[in-house]
Amino acid sequence: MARVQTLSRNQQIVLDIIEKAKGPLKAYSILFNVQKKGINAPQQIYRALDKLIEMGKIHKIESKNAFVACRSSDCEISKATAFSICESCEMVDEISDTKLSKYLSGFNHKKGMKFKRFNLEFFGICKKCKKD
Amino acid sequence: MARVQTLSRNQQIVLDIIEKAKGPLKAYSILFNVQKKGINAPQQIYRALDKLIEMGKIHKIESKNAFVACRSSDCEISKATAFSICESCEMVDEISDTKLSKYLSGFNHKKGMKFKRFNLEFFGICKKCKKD
DNA sequence: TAACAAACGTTATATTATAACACCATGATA
DNA sequence: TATCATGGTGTTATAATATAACGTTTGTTA
Ligand SMILES: [Zn+2]
Ligand SMILES: [Zn+2]
Ligand SMILES: [Zn+2]
Ligand SMILES: [Zn+2]
Repeated sequence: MARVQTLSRNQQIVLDIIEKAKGPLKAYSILFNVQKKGINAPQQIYRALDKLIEMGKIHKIESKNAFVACRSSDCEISKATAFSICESCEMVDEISDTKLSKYLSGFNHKKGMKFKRFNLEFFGICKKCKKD
Repeated sequence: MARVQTLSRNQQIVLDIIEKAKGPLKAYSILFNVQKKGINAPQQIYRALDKLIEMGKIHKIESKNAFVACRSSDCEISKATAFSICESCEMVDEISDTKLSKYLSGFNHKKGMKFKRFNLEFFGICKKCKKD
């Protein structure tokens, strides 16, 4: 039985900030934003981030060293993540496409390696930026 | 007409090291390995890495902040990269699968964004590590 | 040769992430 | 109850990754 995860104080603070943000947040920008709440050190941020990632509440955008809240439900606790990233405005959007997800989850390496997890990052210019 | 790219001295040194390596190399480990050749500063490494990436000679493994030589020819100058990564021994293998590449290159975001580039990283335990 | 671009070398600094240690609360267990 | 393991916290220090800024040199092209 999957028991409900309860968040610690710091985890909740960090998650709140990431969820409220319009785009990906960097660890140190999170830190600066929570100093008023008594969090003073990078360790406290990184510890919360690690746990939140484990829980699938947030994802790390590897190409940007930044973190976004999970808006999807089929990333299956971060085993299968895909994002679209605008190279102009830095917007990140979690892609939740069942076909894509199935295709990649079923993909097997020719050399016999069985995959447990993947992360896919697409880059381009978003609609909004194209207009400008 | 695509003219043949000729590498500068530093670019060649850095590429040689990456090509000879069995696995992904980190920027600072490259630096330590070329100090005998008169390269002393991170800038020199990062500049070479940037150019080599532009030329498609190497790729960055984003989840590891490490660099590998391109062993493929259909990654189309790093517009479409896919890797399999062993979470145990850190081995990285560039996946060159025409179907996968076509599927992802043709993938279009529901929200109308047109992708120019993608990077896909698969994680698992490689055959060799499974035996142990 | 003059002009330009690209690469170089160097110093300094910014950014991202982890190590290590002590403390406290909770809940299991002997 | 005592003790122990677990997980979270706070803190200081430091490691690892990456870029800014400056002037110089080299190679190409007009
Ligand atoms: Zn998600
Ligand atoms: Zn945009
Ligand atoms: Zn390649
Ligand atoms: Zn392995």
